[in-house]
Amino acid sequence: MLLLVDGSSYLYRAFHALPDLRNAANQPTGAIKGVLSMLRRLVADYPAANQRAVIFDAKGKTFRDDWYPDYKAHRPPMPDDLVAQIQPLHDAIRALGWPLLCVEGVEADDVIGTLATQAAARGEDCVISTGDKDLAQLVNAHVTLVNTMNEERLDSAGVTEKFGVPPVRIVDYLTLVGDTVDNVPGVAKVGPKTAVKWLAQYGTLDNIVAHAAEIGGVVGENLRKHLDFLPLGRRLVTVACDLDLPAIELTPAAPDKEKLAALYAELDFKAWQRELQGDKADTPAVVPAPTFENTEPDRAGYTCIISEAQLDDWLQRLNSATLVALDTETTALDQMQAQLVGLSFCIEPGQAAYLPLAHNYAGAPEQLPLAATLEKLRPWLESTTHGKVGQHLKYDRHVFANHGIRLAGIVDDTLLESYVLESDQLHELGSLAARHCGLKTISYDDVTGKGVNRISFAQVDLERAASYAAEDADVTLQVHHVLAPRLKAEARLEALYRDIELPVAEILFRMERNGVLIDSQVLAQQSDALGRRLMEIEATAHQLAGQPFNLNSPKQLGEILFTNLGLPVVKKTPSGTPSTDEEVLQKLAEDYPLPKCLLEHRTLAKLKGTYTDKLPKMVNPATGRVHTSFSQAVAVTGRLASSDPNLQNIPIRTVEGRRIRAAFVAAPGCRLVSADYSQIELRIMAHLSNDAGLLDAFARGEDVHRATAAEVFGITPIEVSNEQRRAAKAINFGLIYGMSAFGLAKQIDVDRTSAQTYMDRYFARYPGVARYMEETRSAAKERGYVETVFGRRLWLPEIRSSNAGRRQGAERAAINAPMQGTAADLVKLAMIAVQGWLDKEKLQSKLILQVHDELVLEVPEAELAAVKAALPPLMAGVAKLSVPLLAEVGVGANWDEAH
DNA sequence: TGTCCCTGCAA
DNA sequence: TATTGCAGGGACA
Repeated sequence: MLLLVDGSSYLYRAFHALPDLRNAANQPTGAIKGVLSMLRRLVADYPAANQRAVIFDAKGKTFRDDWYPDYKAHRPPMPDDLVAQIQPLHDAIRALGWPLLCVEGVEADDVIGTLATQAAARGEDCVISTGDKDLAQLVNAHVTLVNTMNEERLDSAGVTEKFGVPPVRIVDYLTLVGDTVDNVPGVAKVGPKTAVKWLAQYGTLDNIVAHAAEIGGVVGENLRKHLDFLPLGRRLVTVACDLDLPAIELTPAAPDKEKLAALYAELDFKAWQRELQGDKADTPAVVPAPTFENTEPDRAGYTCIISEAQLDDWLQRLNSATLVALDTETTALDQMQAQLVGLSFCIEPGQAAYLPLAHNYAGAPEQLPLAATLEKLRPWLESTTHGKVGQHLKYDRHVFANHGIRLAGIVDDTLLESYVLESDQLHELGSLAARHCGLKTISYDDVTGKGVNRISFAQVDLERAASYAAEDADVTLQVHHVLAPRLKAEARLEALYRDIELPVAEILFRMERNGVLIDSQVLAQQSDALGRRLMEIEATAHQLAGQPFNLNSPKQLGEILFTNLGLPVVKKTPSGTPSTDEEVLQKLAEDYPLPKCLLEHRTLAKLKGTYTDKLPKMVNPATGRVHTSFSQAVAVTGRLASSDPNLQNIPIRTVEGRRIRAAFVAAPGCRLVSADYSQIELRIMAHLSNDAGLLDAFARGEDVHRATAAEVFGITPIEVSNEQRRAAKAINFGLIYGMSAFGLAKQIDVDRTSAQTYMDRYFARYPGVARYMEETRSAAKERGYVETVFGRRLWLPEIRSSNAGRRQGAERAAINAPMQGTAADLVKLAMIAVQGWLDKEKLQSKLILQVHDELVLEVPEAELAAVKAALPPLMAGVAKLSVPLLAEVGVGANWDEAH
């Protein structure tokens, strides 16, 4: 098989389509890289091509210039940056072993035409790789075209489909339409449509000419005016297939590795250099830290899939690939509403495709049909054996689920890889690409705009969308190739990632999908009642203030309280304005009536605005339930976060608040079951510190706050008063947060000396805890990070800060993170254990919420007893610490009752 | 309209 | 001068 490459057409296209890459000497290299990438791609795609050549236009005039002085007259001179790339490109192509042809006096097209015709005459197949549509005239049973830029392949049928006329009529077609690039005029006002119509009606150009007199309208007139030029036009657009070429060696030679190495070094093509040296191209160095500005990815290998043939081709690639990077483009950010606009895939770095399915702007090119194409892809998408990697695939799972597809075979997720490796960094794909691959990517905002001007992805121009989307898949794979080896080198992090985070991601997807039922009517009634009460309070407050003002405005409120009424300023906000927060109002309420009013208003306004008004609006109309979104890579400690809406901060501490919690109800025939770990962070502190007293308290199953109070106040547990227990509880919690005596004093409202005394006594009674705190601080300083029982790591870049405030902040985080983080690990393990059990037992019960130390399930009555009995041992059994874990379970018709 | 500030809900 | 989060309303550019 003969493979002919139209080097000139690709050189131009690569020059204009690719970013302005430069080597260290600031010489342009983008077009070189583009053409070489394409040649590499072709070699891989056509292993059967035992003969091949790259053909370039030679310098100087050709026979067409003699025929027609205006030929290519309007073409601007070749840019200097392009000229500079020609010689090195030729050198590199030859070094790669490709035969390279430049024949003077003719064009590359003519050489290609002649070689293809000769091959066909020998009965040999020939593939012509070009970005130029003119060569469609060469296609026949033996000759096909491929456009490596967009992966389009054209045989005879393909040409007919694309142009509306078969290959043998392409010359006639081009003669009628003309070629503006080469400055060959066609018939005025005749474009593709008219040309195809005429050729369909009259068969050939000659026959059109014969019937020119009978064609009406302006175009008929134009045709008759143009009759004299047509023969010349035809000669100009006809590719010469009968050149008398000298004997040409078309068999590729072995690459000249020394020469290539020198060229790649000169051109700064680092990946190919490494490849030459025997490094595997797909396993980049562990730390590729970019030493200079990030560059754009090489987009020469990106394809836009718009034909069945391309789809089939890519489907075949997907099916034979071991790991494919997958990404979706959608209509919406809301994962439950989002509809597919397109898919992108990447099979190896640089080789990516975008499959547009629903771009619907005016004039959008025809795309493959969404439903049928998804059906075609379904087996691959739902296959567990075809591995996929993606960035935040939980979202894509939702998108596919919205179309009835169960995405499966998820083996890696770059978001989670990054999160496990360095939770304190940004994990958004653009940041990962820059940080780990030195790549500068197109941002979503650049493509769709932002704010009010944001357009739907379905409105994005296909070409732009393809660049963006293919790049996302490409970059995802490249980031994965950097992060995966880094994880692999850290066994504990790898285990955390594979055995905890990846399984949890799937469970979270299912929980989000399940959603939670709320009683909107009950909430509406509460909103009404709250609204009325707020009006009353507002009236009273205005009366007390002597004037109307906005109770929700800290600024106006400050004015009233501190300027008009002259109340004392208790504390200031970080920006220096007098604070009006709860603590301040509480204090002022001791002496003045207005602050009390404000406190009640604040509480009720918060409940109304954030919960009773808002939650009913969040009900998904399709499911009738509220579907939160759990973020798995936000909290630096390993905790989850919930948003849209946040269901991890539903009130519980006040009676009014609990009414809101009571509006979270079970579906008919079900009950809500809540299971939470008892004192989990304190138990972890006992485990980590190995403090004998604390371990003992938990081993005996004592009330740990009471036990602490007894120790601190030097009394027996029975003698502990409520007040003393409350103080001890504050100490216990404060320690988990790295609190100081100052903070404790404020918290339990004693003077600082007393607070210090309590803390001293605490550490005297629990010396293991004191030792642990100090060890944690110094280890953090030493290593720059702290870790959980399961090895989850939190980096603390500010632990050595010269700024005392920042440094102490990092120290507190260092104290807290192992406890909060280990708790997060345990609850994740519990989720995996519980969901695994539900699946194994084939139960209908569903996990619906996770609130840090609590799991909430919706359980059919019939399964109630089994679930209630199973949860505590499942949760307690996820790990063996030096203290027992205890999980408690509650059941109710609503979340409040279940507690 | 976007962003910051202050405030407050949860574990 | 107690950790981790999300989110509302106001103020302002």
